[in-house]
Amino acid sequence: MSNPALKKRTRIQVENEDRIIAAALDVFATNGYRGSTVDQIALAASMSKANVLYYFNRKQAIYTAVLQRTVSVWLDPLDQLDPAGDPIEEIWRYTREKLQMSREAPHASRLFANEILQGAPSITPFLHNELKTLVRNKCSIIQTWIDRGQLAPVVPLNLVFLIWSATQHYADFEPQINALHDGDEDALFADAERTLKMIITNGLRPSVS
Amino acid sequence: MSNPALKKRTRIQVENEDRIIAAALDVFATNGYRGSTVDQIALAASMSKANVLYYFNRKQAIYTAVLQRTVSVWLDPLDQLDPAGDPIEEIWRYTREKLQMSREAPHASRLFANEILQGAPSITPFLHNELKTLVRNKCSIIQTWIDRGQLAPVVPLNLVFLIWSATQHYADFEPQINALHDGDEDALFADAERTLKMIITNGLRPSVS
DNA sequence: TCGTATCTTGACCACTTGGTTAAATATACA
DNA sequence: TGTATATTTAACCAAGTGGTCAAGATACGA
Repeated sequence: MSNPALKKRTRIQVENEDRIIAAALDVFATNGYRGSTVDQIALAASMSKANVLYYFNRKQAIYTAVLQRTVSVWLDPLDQLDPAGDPIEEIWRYTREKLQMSREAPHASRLFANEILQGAPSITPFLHNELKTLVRNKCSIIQTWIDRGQLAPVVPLNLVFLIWSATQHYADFEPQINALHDGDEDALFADAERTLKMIITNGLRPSVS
Repeated sequence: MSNPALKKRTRIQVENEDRIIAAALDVFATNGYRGSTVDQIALAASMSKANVLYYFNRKQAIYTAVLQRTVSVWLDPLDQLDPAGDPIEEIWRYTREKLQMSREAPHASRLFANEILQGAPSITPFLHNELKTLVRNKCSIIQTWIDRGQLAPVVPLNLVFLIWSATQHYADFEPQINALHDGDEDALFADAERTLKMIITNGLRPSVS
């Protein structure tokens, strides 16, 4: 009684599904779910619409697959926050990593932003389960640091929000940022890193008592 | 030779256009441009689709009107940054005001977020003109403060990005925030304010030299 | 009160889009 | 090599959507 879902997958199947998902990430990230058409995805994947729908019966199935795959990548260096490390260093390391991710995977960031903006119709369970558990754990680490006086008395969850927003902003609001920033991308991210580092590391340093 | 655009507008005209724009703000903010239908807007405004299109010939015209009107409200307490005031207080006041706006006008925030995420198709001129000028001016005020040693040496533009992102996040990512936060809205924003205040005011304090 | 200009909407149209189907073609493998 | 299976796509369909139109309803100044 083997699971039919486990039936072995053809070489071509794997290749094409990958191609479709990669194409769909681009398309969904820039147009949102409703703004994207199967035709666009097919075009981006260089195959016919009918063929795309041969691999994923419905548009929604493509979207879910993309989201699924992206989530698993995105699931956050937050994980690696080390309770034994130096608090400010740990948080700064995490922040820098998120900034890096925004730069290297802006599509993924925008995919999420779109999904959440539209009310998180497909990702709510993930938010309430995996993510909530992860965040709760990490917040209690941060709280411990605060209780020990190693960190300014912020509210951990809101600190996490600050880090997420400040870093993802560089992916999600790219057109605005490009309109206002004059230098090249390297300079932009160097400035971002410098500014975030200054504010976060200074901002989190506990006042001497 | 009176401008035909100035032809006086009926009471009903004004009322209905307002109703449509208010309804459209809701609809566009939660569904994005392509995700919204004229029918939805009509329903939200309690009139027929044909009537909506009697006042705004095209869907795009409704969108532009909404964006226009919202921009003019949004155009930012950044304006009021007082070069003569205490730098950290000024910046904190601005931050708090933005946070307040996110709470009170989340639809406006989401409308912009959607527009920028989709590549800012309708708002690019505004970004490059009014907004760029405003931001450039205010950044030079901040730079002056830094040069005088009243503020930690951050990059002004990136500080602005930090403030925008950290505050708008509470409107734009509401479903995620609700999933992760347990208390009520009052508590959430109180925590947000406390955390932002701590990090921004501490983070911007220049180190004694 | 009347007549005109404004307002309102049901019916309709053209086009887009998600999805189906049947038939042709390529692939794998005994 | 032959055949079953997997892949590909042109053609098609139904629903949804932006937008039009003509005809009736309503408001309002003279």
